[in-house]
Amino acid sequence: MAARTVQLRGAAIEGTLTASRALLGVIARSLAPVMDTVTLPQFRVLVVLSNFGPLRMGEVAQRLGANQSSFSRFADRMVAGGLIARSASPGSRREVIISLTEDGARVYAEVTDARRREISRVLETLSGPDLEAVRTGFEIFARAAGEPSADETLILGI
Amino acid sequence: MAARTVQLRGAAIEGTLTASRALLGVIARSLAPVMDTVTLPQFRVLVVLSNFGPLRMGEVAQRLGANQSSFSRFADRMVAGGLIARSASPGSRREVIISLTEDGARVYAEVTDARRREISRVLETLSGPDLEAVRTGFEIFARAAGEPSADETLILGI
DNA sequence: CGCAACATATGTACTATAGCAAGTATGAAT
DNA sequence: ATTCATACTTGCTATAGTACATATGTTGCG
Repeated sequence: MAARTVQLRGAAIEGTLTASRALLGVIARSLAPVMDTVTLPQFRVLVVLSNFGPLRMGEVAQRLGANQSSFSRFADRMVAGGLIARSASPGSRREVIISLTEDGARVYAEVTDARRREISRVLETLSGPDLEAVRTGFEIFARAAGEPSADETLILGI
Repeated sequence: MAARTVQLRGAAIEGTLTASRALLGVIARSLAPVMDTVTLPQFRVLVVLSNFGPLRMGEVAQRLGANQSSFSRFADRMVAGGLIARSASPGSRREVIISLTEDGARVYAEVTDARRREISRVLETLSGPDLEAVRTGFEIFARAAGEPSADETLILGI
């Protein structure tokens, strides 16, 4: 490999690390306001239900890597908090479906909206060419990195 | 503002959101292996001590936004886990300094190294011009976003 | 010295998370 | 129909995190 490319790669890695810190700041700021309403593990459930729609208890437990019995009581708390609702499954009477309540959906939306707003606020300061550079760079990186699996992002609860 | 710039901004926001998800995947993957050794709150302490060096108990408690008395027992657990060590302050006998043990430093390094490796692995797949585009875009974004405050990134424990 | 301010630790208590074992109700299979 | 598997809940237990009030030791100051 050419020496120039190696150098470039080093600079790109450092730049990516710096940007990753900046993006973490964005994510953290968007998450902070709801952290007194939900815990991070609870937010994970909101993420799952937002992405996949209503699911069986066991299904969610599995996605979170949690014990079913643990999750049952975990769900109790979220139901008590008004974030999710249990309902009977139309298919089988032994299945219990959980879904977001309006409040739960609102909490999730609050975070994603805040994230979009935060990013927008940052990009607002940029000129046209800089904007274009950011868009291009991020798109290339995202394509190369690929979408993280649901399991992966859930590690952090986001 | 020109219509073209508005459009550009929208595309840049979406690109940034996608990249932020990709980066979250990177971060989550790098964090996962140590999550059976330390909890996320405990990892926050490792981050603080790595960034600032040995600190007084109260200093760390404050940075984490924790009650001093809570933090005392929290520290007990981390000492028991061999991640940090208490030591007498040279300046004052009522102060207690905590610092990373070798194990604690290793856990932190494991995560940051993994992060660097992950990013490097992604960038490896890119051609010279793409690399350059990524570096430029990320640098511009990072400069515009600014370094997140320590408090902010600690929300997520990172 | 004596007392206030400070730094940390302890007593106590509560919530969240989490797992194992056992129980209950339902569905499926022979 | 009886038996086995599935889906969920509950009893019990343990640990982590957190806070408030209080105790202990230390420092600085009048």
